[in-house]
Amino acid sequence: MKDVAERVGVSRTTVSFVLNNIPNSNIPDVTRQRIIQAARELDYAPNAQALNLVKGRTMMIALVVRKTAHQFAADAFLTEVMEGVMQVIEPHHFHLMVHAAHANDANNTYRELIRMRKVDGLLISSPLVHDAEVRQLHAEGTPIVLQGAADGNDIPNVDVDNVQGAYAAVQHLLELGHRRIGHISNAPFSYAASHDRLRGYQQALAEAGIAYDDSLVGVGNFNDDSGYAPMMALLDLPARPSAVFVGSDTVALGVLNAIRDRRLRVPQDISVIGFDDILVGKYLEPPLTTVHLPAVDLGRHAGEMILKIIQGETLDAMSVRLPTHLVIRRSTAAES
Amino acid sequence: MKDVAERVGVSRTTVSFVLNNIPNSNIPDVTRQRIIQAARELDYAPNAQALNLVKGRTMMIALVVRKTAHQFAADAFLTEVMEGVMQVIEPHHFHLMVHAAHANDANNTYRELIRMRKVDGLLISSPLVHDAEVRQLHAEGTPIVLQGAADGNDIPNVDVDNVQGAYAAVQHLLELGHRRIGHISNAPFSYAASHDRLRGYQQALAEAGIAYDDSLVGVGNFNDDSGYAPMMALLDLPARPSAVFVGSDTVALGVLNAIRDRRLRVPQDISVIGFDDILVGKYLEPPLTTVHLPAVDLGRHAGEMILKIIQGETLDAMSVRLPTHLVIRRSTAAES
DNA sequence: CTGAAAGCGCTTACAG
DNA sequence: CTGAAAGCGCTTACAG
Repeated sequence: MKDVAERVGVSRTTVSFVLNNIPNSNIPDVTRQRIIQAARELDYAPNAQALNLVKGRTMMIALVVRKTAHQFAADAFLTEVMEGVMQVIEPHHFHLMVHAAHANDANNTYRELIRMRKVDGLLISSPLVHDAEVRQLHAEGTPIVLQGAADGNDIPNVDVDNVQGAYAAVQHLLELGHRRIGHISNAPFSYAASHDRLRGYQQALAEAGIAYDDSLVGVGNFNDDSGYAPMMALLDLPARPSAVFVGSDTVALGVLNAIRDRRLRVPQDISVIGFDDILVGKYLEPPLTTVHLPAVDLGRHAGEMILKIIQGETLDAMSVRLPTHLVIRRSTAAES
Repeated sequence: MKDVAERVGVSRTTVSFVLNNIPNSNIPDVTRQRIIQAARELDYAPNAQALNLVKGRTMMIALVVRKTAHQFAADAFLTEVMEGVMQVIEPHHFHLMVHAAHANDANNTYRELIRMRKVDGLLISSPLVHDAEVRQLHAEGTPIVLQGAADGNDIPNVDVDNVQGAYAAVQHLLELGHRRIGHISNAPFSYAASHDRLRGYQQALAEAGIAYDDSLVGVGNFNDDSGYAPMMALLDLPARPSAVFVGSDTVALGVLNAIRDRRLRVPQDISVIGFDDILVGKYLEPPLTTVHLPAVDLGRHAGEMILKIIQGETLDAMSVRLPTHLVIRRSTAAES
């Protein structure tokens, strides 16, 4: 910038004014043109770090993913969420940082991101139901949006309507005549999504007048293998369920394996419905019935919200719930 | 920092010295302790933007992904690569920015990242075989590592050994007795990986004394649907192949669909081998034989290389090729 | 219309 | 042993 000022023979102030198009700066068109010309010739680009320092912002938003390395790598939707976030923030000249804060992260590495002013805001993926650290950060005024709901709605959050999605899944099973319906969660119930999907399951059963039975519920843990053991447990029950609602398609993979290993057929012997609608669901045999999760939209909404918060605008709603819809394929059938 | 200096009654210089543990600064332990104490009490954290400005670096590395939004979202390995990169850069206090530079991106948005000093280096994913822009950036001294090889090895790059992987896949088919072997690429041949996998295919055929036949080769385009049409074309041939090597498991999904729609059986009527070893491969029916791609390792190596380049160290090798290995499942069988 | 000056929050020779 | 001062590359009142 000093270079272009010298080249044109004006002060850096003037250069700053024309390059930033400051209104009311009353710079004659000739000077203006000469400056623009010189900037082009010198291939001038403003130094973002200097700008950030003076403006007191970073133009960065962190997507913090609270999972173990393995879970992180296996997350089929992360790229979709990222894509959605980028679609909305990049036009506003914000960039996306990805940060893996592993669940047992005692050092609160994402708090450092804020303290050291490396980012302007936090998008937190898959928060636990109760998360003191996040709550604290929010109380301190940190721009935060939760992707995946926490309990309570005092922190801005966006998620699919997990209760409703699970409800619809179980409803589908009920309509097919199933009465004995198992559930295997996508993750421990300390995770908000798992918690809510369980509630949807319970709600549908309750409305159908079916008593909730603890022994019909198993706990998955994000990855494909984690569905195997809990499904085996269900199959070992004296009266095994005729259908099972699995809280994640990925976990359903292990569930299907367990069923196959027991030489049972889907859907003839047991109906299976998943959640998420991963890409390959339709290529499974049989193609998996599931609940579609609009991941790109989730990212887009989260991006819009964090942008508003950072820019000091007020949010239309603290809590955004995106609709899911049932994708009926061939892993579910009428109870026989 | 000013606050802690005032609180202790020393200059900011002194504070800076002790907080940064500058050697030979000869600060008495008492002062040192008082400063550390004050910093803790005031919850002091250095402002990264100011640091960056004075140090002339950003502590950010961009992963630029050159794909369309849809391809980006469907990339099963991106999270694994990211995980690997983060594993190695975060201990060095670098962070990962993700940037989607869509293939038709005329504005060279990733060049801006460097010009404006938003990042210290670029990790470029899936580069085209010839990429003038990347070449230019490298010539200008920008730290760059290609993940997915470009032609020539003058730009640091890390990739799996695509030629070897494809060769092994086709070799497997040849050993099963197949002579008429088709190939459907993972992407247009302007992409380095596709180009190399084609070469491995050709090489294996050549060594087996089988003439290369253009009509047996189709072009995929990253996503699952893209395998369908080219496979249909192969099946419509007067003499259809008895086996097909597909350059990507995701593309193989469409290929399998085409085969199913023609009422042919895998592997009895036609053997299929993929590439990548996506999570769900083993859950397909039949489980997909494929070539395993060590994605986390890829990210780890790329991270190590870019770190060295940024820190001015010399690279052990300009070009790193990670081994793949065959994962034999049940989609391939002896030619009948 | 345009520039000198202060300031953003740090580091780092240099001087004492 | 410690501090005053310059500097990183910008912006922005303020003065003329």
